[in-house]
Parts: sequence; structure tokens; C-alpha cells
Amino acid sequence: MDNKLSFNEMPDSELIFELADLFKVFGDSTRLRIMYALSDGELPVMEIAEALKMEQSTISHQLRVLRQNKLVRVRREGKQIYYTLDDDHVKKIIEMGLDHVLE
Amino acid sequence: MDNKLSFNEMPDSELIFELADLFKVFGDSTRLRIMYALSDGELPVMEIAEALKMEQSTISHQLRVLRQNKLVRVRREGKQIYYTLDDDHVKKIIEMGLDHVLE
DNA sequence: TTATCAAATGAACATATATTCATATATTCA
DNA sequence: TGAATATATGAATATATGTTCATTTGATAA
Repeated sequence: MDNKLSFNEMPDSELIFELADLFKVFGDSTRLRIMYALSDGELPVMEIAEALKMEQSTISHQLRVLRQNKLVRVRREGKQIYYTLDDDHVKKIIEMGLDHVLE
Repeated sequence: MDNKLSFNEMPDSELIFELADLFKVFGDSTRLRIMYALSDGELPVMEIAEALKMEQSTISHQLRVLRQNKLVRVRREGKQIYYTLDDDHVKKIIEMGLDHVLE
């Protein structure tokens, strides 16, 4: 028997805030697009910026949010810093959202 | 073969905005707590407000957001209006989020 | 019809958030 | 070491969002 919380029990408020914070990260179109851009594999910051046609600074700021929430991982190679999606909860959460939106 | 989008293809921007808007709804602790309160079954507005110890107006405003995003359903009985969770994407999305936060 | 109760709404306010611009940091290469 | 390049950061600004207060709407029951 595992001790994960089921949906039915109200978690204590700290956990509720963590949950809300996690979903906030998914609640921004720029961050969603970054996650999609990374779904094929790792990319350095500049390439993400070019793919989305947005400023490097904007992307950096948003990557920090993704990092802090452990949704992306970082690897340095020379001057570049490559980002990857961190785990497949990312994909699963987005797919669930898509299911709802598309129905 | 179904025509749902997989995670890997970047959806067009309208769909991205819809997705972001959906996740925004989950990104607020009051709304999450309302959804938890409703996970046992339907409740009228006042009882939700009492359960969360928040003002009726606050709850009404947030229920409107949940309604607009088709996450709750409404049924009137006499003077009271009963709210229920609309589909089980709600539960699945929250459970995915919990998985990530708890690991 | 009028009084009462439950819920919804609008305006106002405070706070949070995303983006931009300018600058700093860190690494490579000459 | 110094120039060049990639990324990160901080401050400023504009916009979005959540809550409160006051009021309105809608339904019931007297």
C-alpha cells in the first residue's frame, strides 16, 4: 500500500499551495510553447528563442521558472546551455489538459 | 486512428492559449480547495463557503471561473444552487500534479 | 404582493506576473 | 589577457488576477 494522497482527501494547505504553484507554471502560453519546443529533445536557449521568435531574455526568465519547478534540466556544453524536459509528468499533465480542451 | 494531438506536435496558438487558460484555473489554491470540497459530491455555494471559511462572494466569483471552463456543473433546487465536478479530467489532472509535487 | 434567503455581479483595490531594456556573469578562443 | 558569445539577472512597467464591499437578481413562502 502506498501513501500517496488520493484526490478525495483535502491536502493540508502547504501542499495545496505547492499544487497551485505547479499548475501556475503550466498556465502560461510562453512556458507551454517552451515545453513543446523541448519535447523533441534538448535545445540551447538561443534556439528556443528563435523557434518561438521571442527575446532571449524572456526565454531565460521563463526557463528559470521551469527550472525552479523541476520541469526542465540543464546541461552546459561550451558556451551553450542545453535544456531538456525533466520528467514525463510534464507530458502527462499537458496531455490531460489537451484531453479536456479538445473534447 | 484518432486525431487527438500528441504532446510532440506544437498546437496552433489558439489551442495553446486555451490550454494555458485551463491550467490557470488549476493554478489557484482557492479553486483547488473548491474542487476538493466537491470531490465527495455536490454542495450548495454557502456550504462551500463555510467549509473553506471564505466569503460567499469570493466563492461565487471562483465558481464562475470553474463554470466557464466546464469544470463544474450546476443544478438548482429551491433557493440553493448545487455544484458538482463536471468530468473526471479534473481528478486526473490534479492527481498528475500531485504525483509531481509529492515525488 | 412583500419579505426573506441564496447566489451572482460590478467596481475598487491590492498583489502577482510577463515582458522589455540594460547590464552582469561565465565560457571559449585568439 | 582581452574580445566575443551565450545566458542570466535586476529594475521598471504594463497587465492580469483575487478578494472585498455593496448591490442586484431570482426564487420561495408568508
